[in-house]
Amino acid sequence: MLDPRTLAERRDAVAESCRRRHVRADLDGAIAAYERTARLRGLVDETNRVRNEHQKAGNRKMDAAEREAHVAEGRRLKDEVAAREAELAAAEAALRDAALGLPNFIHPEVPDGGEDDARELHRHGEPPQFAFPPLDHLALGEKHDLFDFESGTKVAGPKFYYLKNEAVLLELALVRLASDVIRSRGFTLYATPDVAKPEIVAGLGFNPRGEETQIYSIANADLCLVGTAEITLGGLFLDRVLEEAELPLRLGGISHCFRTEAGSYGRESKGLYRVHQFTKVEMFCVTRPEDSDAMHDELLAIEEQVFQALEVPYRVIDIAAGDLGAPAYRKFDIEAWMVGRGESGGWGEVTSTSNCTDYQARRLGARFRRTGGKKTETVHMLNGTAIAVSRALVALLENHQRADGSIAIPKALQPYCGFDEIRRG
RNA sequence: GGAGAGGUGCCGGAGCCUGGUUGAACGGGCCUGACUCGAAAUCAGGAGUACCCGCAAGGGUACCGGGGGUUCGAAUCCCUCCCUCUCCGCCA
Repeated sequence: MLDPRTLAERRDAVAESCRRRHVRADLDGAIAAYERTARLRGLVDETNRVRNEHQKAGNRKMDAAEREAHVAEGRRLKDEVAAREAELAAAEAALRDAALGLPNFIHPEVPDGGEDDARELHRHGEPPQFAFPPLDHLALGEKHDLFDFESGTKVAGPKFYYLKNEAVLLELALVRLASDVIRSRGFTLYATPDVAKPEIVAGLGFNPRGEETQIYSIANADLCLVGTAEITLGGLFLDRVLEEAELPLRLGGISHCFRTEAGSYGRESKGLYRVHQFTKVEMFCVTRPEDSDAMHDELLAIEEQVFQALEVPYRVIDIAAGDLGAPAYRKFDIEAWMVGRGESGGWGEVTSTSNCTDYQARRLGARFRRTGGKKTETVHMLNGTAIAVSRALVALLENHQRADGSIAIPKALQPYCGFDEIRRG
């Protein structure tokens, strides 16, 4: 959520953000709603002041007639306050709705356009040249008995799966590798709940309900399955005031991630690439406003470090304005080479890191106080993928397959999984 | 799941029976000043959060787990929800 108080003075920037994101929002309605709430707030305060004075005056002996008049006036003031408060509550609700419709600002370097207009920042490694027809991860998985999609569908439904054999150990190894990398970078590790209350989910800018929601709700409890540990890590800061000296905070969260993938049918969705559940190690950072851009670079560098350790070729892209989620000020994705994508291989998203500036933090009430200062300021929040197991697995298997059908395990991963190749028979 | 006890400011802890001058005693911690070469101890002050008005000084409003009710007036009375603790049962 943007700061409603500064909407009017930053009107142009907000309008620009809406235009570039192709978001239709009633900006002037939001500005008007803010002015209306501010006015009504003053009115309620003033009415309360009068009422309080009247109440204080009632604390003394009075004769019957005087008491009766006093009580009558007290009732009248009470009704007046109630009426104005109701008006204020309605105005505040309208303001909240209007404000929630407004997306975050956009970093000046974010490219224009939509999904296909991301700017490629750089590449690492080259797509492998196979001297044999390479298999996609589904075929490799079948060959080596690594997945069971059929049973996943039977037991839990489509887009659920079982990992088997080496794939299970690879999941554990990937989680462990990523955990070690971020721990060495100063992150505090958390294993978080896999569920969260709807208001927390919403506070992070995810829509917990409705047709388009990516979020599963639990039928007999007021809870959602988390789509990412960003939700549970961010929830840690609900209504918190941090000290400047504590910042920046670097948290790493291991969780399962659940996504309905509503509306994604027909998209590239073979095998493990787009599934309803996967395991992820997520990075989450809280910074002073002036530090968030640098932290964003740091998160990207860590993501690259992980994929370099996995010896997977990748490229880094700067997501275009029209493809940015509402909370994101800027977003970098790493896309790894995947031979199974398209006709002859293609880039597939494996990590994503966003600088959400104060957009999530304001809604959560996450603030900090400068050393020696008195006022609180809203912190900045960022998130990034240390490892998303399902997609990393796709990239890993497809890039490291060998002519004899076996799959090599990159050196950095071997100590974690305990084998240096996958080979059957 | 059963029984009981609680949720008050940075912390501890009064107040609730007997509603008003209690934004909240008292103690600890914290900050400022005095004393000191410094420190400790002592003494004197000051510190909540949010929003609104104001250049500022300052002023106003709300908040004693959340929501609702009674009352001219609620931290105090009533209802409801949530949470914590202790004991019992159950279980990985």
